[in-house]
Amino acid sequence: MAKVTIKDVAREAGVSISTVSNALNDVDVLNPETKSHVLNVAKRLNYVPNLNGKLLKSGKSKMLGFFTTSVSGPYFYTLVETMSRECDRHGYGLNIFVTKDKQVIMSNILGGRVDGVIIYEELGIDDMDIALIEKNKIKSVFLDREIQNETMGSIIFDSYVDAYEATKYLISLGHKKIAYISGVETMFDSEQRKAGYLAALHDYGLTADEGYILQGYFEEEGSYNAVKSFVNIHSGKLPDAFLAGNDLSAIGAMRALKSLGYEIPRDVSVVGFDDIDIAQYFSPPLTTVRNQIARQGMLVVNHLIRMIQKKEQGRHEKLQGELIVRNSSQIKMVRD
Amino acid sequence: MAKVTIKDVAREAGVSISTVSNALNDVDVLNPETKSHVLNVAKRLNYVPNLNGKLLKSGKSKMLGFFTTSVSGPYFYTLVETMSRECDRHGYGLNIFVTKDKQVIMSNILGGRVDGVIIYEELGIDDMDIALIEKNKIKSVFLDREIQNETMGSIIFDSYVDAYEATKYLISLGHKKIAYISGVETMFDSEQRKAGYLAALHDYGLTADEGYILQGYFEEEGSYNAVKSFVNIHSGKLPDAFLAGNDLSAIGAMRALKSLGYEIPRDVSVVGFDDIDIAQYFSPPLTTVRNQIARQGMLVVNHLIRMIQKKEQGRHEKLQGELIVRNSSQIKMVRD
DNA sequence: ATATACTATATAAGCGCTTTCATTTCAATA
DNA sequence: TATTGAAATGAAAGCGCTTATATAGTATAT
Repeated sequence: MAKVTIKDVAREAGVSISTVSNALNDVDVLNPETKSHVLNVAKRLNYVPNLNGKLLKSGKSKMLGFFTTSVSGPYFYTLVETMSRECDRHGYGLNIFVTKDKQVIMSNILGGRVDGVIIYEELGIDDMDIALIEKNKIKSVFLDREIQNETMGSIIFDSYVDAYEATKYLISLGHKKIAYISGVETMFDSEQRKAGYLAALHDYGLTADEGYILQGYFEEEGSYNAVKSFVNIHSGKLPDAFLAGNDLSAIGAMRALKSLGYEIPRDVSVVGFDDIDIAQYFSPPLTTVRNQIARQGMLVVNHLIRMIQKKEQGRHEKLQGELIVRNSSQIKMVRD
Repeated sequence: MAKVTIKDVAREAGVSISTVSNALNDVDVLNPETKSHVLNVAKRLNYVPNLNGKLLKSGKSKMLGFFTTSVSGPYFYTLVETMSRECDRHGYGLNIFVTKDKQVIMSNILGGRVDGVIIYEELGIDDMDIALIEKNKIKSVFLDREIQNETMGSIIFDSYVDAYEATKYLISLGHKKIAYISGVETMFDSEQRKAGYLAALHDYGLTADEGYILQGYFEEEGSYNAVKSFVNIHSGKLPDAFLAGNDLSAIGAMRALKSLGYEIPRDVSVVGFDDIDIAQYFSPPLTTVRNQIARQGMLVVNHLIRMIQKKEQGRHEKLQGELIVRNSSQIKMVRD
């Protein structure tokens, strides 16, 4: 049995294809009887419209595209869940494209398969691509960079301020020697957090020591190794606190410290970023900065849909994080 | 500036649109000079083919669709990563549709937007839908159910055997009273694991006690509560071991046990399923069954692409898990 | 010189759908 | 009775592309 098209339905129902189309799309010009008859026939034949034909003509897919190189990591959990729920709520579908192939990305963004695009792409998409997206009038919102552009939007985290606040918190506990465990330099968030950390140190009159910035690659293992070798190099002399660029790093750091016989937070405070699931169940439960991921997901979809439907222009929002104080940090103990 | 189409390129290059099409699609009939000239013009105009037009005509999208209600949870990490890498390798794109809306799902499966579909859908898609997918000759592979059907494939985990083996392992350590922490009854894996657990008990002459099956909802918190109230009901009398339906449950169980003052594995063994990231870093590191998720992702894509390209028929594969023995389980201590 | 076979390119049909506009029907009004 | 207009439906164009077929131009064989 071949695929049933609108023609088949028309023939079977004894009407023209435009009547079928009108019936299916709820265009209110038909005799109610005709309409329900057509709908019955369509159902009986198990007719499902071909989306390509539909889209080619109408240009409206009721689909949002999310372009990303990965959906791994705790961040995407919440983000994708919220976005898809929010899409559902507005009668849109969410279409995720996971690839690093810029060809594929651009061809799907510009190829007219979706009504609007959400882009999370640390690498790859450059200014020329962005110009091209803009020129094609594709509605778009970015999740990982600020766009200085009226036709596109961005909803990002204020990692700089968050790190500033977290550092300030550690300082307020009396810590003076604070180390930062960073990711790689191409990571926007890692760099923003480092900058915020440095700014806070500076503002509160503490000296920033280059040697206190460790390279943990935002991974458990990487951070574990970094901390171990740090302690080694400094012959056992610990900083007062570690500010880890993300929770995985914090967890790796704590594992290293525990394995070296230190107790947290008695001997050293540790603060992470992200508040991943496991953070609260860890021992000790981790003090960390929680991003408003769900809010980001909600906002990005709402914003994009408004841009599509109401021709609203691109807005740029920065979401503040919230410091969740648990047991991996405490007031500096004065030892004698 | 309006969207540039194949016509614009043709006009600008002074050739017909079929020549443009042939140049772009690398059809080897053109004079190399003509071809490169056309390609240059296309590039200069920033031409990107409209995928709907292309697809409508050709019927080939070089895209695979993955339909799921969620991408949350550690399982999807690996699965999606592997699938997308594997797609890339074969020149296909991966298109994830996250929704619970059956209308959306079916219309995208049957609407001709993708060349083949991968379906993970615990609920929603019923036998009628499956029949419809089959009738439309859509190539499909299922990840969460067995299909008894030659035109469709399935790559699933052998949860039954895995649980059987894990239970056998616990029995071999001398444990006799073994509790199972289950998810809800609609979860295929949870039920399969329960069945395997019960079968092993039976085969080794142990009695299965209805009261030893706890309801943890496959979540940390749920399992924590279930274990707490279990211990409460049994007035402190612990089983020899807990077999948790997944790692989150195992972690919740361990938290409950620790909070009640028990030590693991001295007082009770705990075994989980899935080997999530954190399992190895937990304290104590968790004994668990590792599924071949990456292998599943690889197989499903390869299989689907072979079905599409080589008209291969649907295969049905069951993937065996691997028991990873860590420190949350040990030989039964005989107390006096 | 004519027929034949290639080679390179253009023409045109049509994929499945929406949508504009024309047509038909029929009741209401002048 | 003729005119008008509203309501319901159909005809047809065309979205952007691929592809089968036609055509023209050139080289080779007879």
